[in-house]
Parts: sequence; structure tokens; C-alpha cells
Amino acid sequence: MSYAQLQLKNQLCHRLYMASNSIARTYRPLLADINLTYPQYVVMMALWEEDKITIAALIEKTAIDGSALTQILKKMTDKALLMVIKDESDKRKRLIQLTKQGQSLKQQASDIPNKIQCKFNSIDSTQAEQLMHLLDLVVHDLNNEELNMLDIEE
Amino acid sequence: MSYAQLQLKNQLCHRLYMASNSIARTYRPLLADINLTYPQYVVMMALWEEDKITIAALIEKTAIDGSALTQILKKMTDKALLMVIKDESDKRKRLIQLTKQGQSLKQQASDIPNKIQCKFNSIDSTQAEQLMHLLDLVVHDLNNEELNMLDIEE
DNA sequence: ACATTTTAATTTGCATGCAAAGTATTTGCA
DNA sequence: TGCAAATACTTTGCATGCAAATTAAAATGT
Repeated sequence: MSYAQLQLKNQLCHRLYMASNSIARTYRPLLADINLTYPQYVVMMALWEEDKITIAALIEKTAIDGSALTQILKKMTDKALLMVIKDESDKRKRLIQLTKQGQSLKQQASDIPNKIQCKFNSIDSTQAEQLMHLLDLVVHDLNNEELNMLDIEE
Repeated sequence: MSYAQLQLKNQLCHRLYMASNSIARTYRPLLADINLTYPQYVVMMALWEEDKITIAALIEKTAIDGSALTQILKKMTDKALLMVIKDESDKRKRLIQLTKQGQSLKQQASDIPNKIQCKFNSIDSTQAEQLMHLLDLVVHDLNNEELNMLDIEE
């Protein structure tokens, strides 16, 4: 009975770990068809929604780590999906802009959400929304915790 | 209105991506205190539950990728947390056994679940269970999908 | 104006996660 | 018996995720 909390089967975190990996594994072959990794796909989605934004805005929108993003953008530039442009009004900033090819990839990617959705057989849309809501709470709590700690230190 | 499914804010997968990363980031400093990474901690939890199991069993229990696990076990061996022993009855297999230090680390880790739980302020235990259940469904669906494909190919 | 601080990105080093290929062993079967 | 097929791992190569240190440029304070 002791240490019950240390049991893997009771841990929310381990569930998240497994689910996140499962999803990434599921996306990989689909994204390979259009020569993207999952984080790169996330970057593309962000840019398809709003093009020519700063790296900071991209970090905010995608939740991809900044230092990782630098490398990712480098590879995507090599693939001619986007360009990293200096912002002349503030030379610290960089603007990310899709190329024609980057823009046209949107059509080829348009069926991916459906293909993914088809794999969820035991979850209806209500449960999916519930799940998204709960995950938002998790993220909010964990990110807020960091803010709280900053408050305390001040 | 078009391409609504391609919007990040509507994607369950992106939520999972963010939540999983948030959790890992939250664990990191706590686990650093006992010199473990999150996957290493998962391995320890599995072994605290049941010691001297095969690598295959460890993969089954932890859901850590086999090739990654090989490397992880190597590092944990270097830290004298465990030993990788050849199974004499079947020389393909390896048995993983905790060292004294590995066993005693359990006490030092016993407060980590509570410390993590404390960070979840907006989620009660009912919601946590709900969340775990939904994540189980996700994992089940995505892993089953692979099985289904195997069925088809046969 | 000018030094200090803050911002925005990049670089570096380490630890996975994963697909694909490779290496022993053991099983299964003709 | 002997060899192909299945097992159980390991190795390799590539792409992150992240903390910490660095670099460059803009904002602030005096």
C-alpha cells in the first residue's frame, strides 16, 4: 500500500508522456509524405494562420522552445519553405515569411487533420473538447506555477 | 472559415504537445535534485514496483522506446543505480536489477508526486481521473491503429 | 550622452524518441 | 539435423526540447 503515488499506473504525467509520444508517432508517417516533422508542421500551421510574424510571436503561438526553433527554422529555410528576414525597424527581431512553396503546402496538408481524427475511434467530439479543456488547465497550472515563483522571488 | 481544422487552437494534438512539455519542464528541477531525468525516473518507478525484470518488460511497463532505453540504462548503470545482467536461461535477454543505491533512492523520491500534485491548482482528483481515462483512450486508439494496419497487411 | 538593463535570437551541450539496420540467440519446421 | 523465421537487444543517424551562456541591439535611467 505504501508509495502508491509512485506507481506508474496512477500517474497522470506518465499518461501524458505516453499520449504525446503516441501522437507524434502517429503523425510522423503522414507528415513524412510532405517532408515535415511535427514541430515543423506546427510552425507551418502557425504561419498559414498568420504570415510574416516575429520569432517571438511564433514561439508564443507554437509553444516551441526558442533555441530549438532557431534550428528548426534553419532547416525549413533550407527546404525553401520560409525565409528569415531582419526587421529593419528593430534589428534584434526577425520576421518569418512563407515562400510560395510554403504557402502552397497548405493544400497538401489540408487532409491531415481528418486522417488523424479518423484514428480516434473511442473518443467523440464532446470528449475531445473535454480533453482539450483539461489539458489547457494542466498547461495553465504548470506555467502559472513558474510565474508564481517569480512573484515570490521579487 | 476554411481550413478551420488546421488552426492550432483547435488541435488536440497541439494541446498534448504543450502539456507533455510543460510536465517535463516541471519535473526537471525536482528530478535534478536526485540526479535523474524524467525517463530515468520512469525507469526507477517501474523497478521500484518490480525489480529484476527483462528489458522487454521494462519497455512494456514504461512505454519508453527500446533503442532509447538501451542508452538510458547505460547511463543509469554508470550512475550505479542498476545493473544489466545476462539471463543465462535465454542469452538474448537481459535482466535489470537495482543496486542498493537504486533501491534507497526510492525514499528520496517519495515526496516528488506530492510536489507535482501541488502544482495542479485548477484540477481536482475527479478531473484528474477523467483526464487519465481520456488519455488512456487516446493511447489505446493510436496504438490499436497500428495493430489494425498490421491486420490489413496480413 | 553613456553606462546599465532588458529584449530578441543564437549557440552549445546533453538527453531523449524513433526509424532502420545490425547482431546474437532461440524457435520452428521441413 | 539444419536452416529460415522470429526474438531480444543494440547501434546509428537525425530531429527535437531545454538550460545556460553568448551576442547584438534597443530601451532606460542619470
